[in-house]
Amino acid sequence: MAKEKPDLVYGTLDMLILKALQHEPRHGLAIADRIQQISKDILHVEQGSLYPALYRLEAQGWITAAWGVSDNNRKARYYKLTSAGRKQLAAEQEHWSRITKGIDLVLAEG
Amino acid sequence: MAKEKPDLVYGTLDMLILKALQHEPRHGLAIADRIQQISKDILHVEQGSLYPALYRLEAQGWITAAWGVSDNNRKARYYKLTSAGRKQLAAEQEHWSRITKGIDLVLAEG
DNA sequence: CCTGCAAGCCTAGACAGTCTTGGTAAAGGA
DNA sequence: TCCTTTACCAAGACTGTCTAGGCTTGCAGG
Repeated sequence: MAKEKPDLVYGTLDMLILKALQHEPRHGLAIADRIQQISKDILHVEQGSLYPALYRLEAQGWITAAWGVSDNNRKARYYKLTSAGRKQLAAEQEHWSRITKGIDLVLAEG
Repeated sequence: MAKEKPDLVYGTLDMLILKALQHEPRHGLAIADRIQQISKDILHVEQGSLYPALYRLEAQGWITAAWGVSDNNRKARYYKLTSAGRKQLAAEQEHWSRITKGIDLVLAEG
């Protein structure tokens, strides 16, 4: 389980969270779990990164939060994508694909 | 020329610089210019990011520096990749492709 | 010759996002 | 009753980028 490098690319967490909420509302830890699972354990979201990100997104109006009860019968805060959040997600994906294209050009060495 | 988002992905600059030095030594501004050109103007490296990054890389032993004279007949500091730098570049590319694979998995939404 | 501009290097401080480390509360099983 | 797990939360350190400045020097224009 050696980890020499970060589990995340700085600046992508917001996008990943929005994406994880695309189909259905989830609570905090479930979002982190989902990102980890879908990425086949490549990505890992620390709680200390997760919650600040959620507040950020909520403050921007991209997600809304409501208390509910988790599958394990614990109280949990469920986050839901707003329509502004969907727009934001689209914009971030666009930006991501643009920048990675630039990086790949350099790495392919023209 | 609207720029709402960063010109760089946080944490990739070191890799890009190493890559730009892969074939031949270059001086600072030439490195930034090359990254910008090869990426077709998608990426842009600010000087305030560039020089700190160069010192970092030099301190790690991944590049070495020597004063020389540029094409424009100005004194300039030429940076050269060391063999440790080549290893580092390979490692960073490996890490980059791994993480982007993870992100792409999430974005493709499994 | 003098002036101005561009090339090239450099630094300090602000800032943003992540990570580390700590904590709380409550459900459920032993 | 106690322990573990789930779930949320906060403070501070840290790292890397950006903003905004500044310095020197070669060369072109007048």
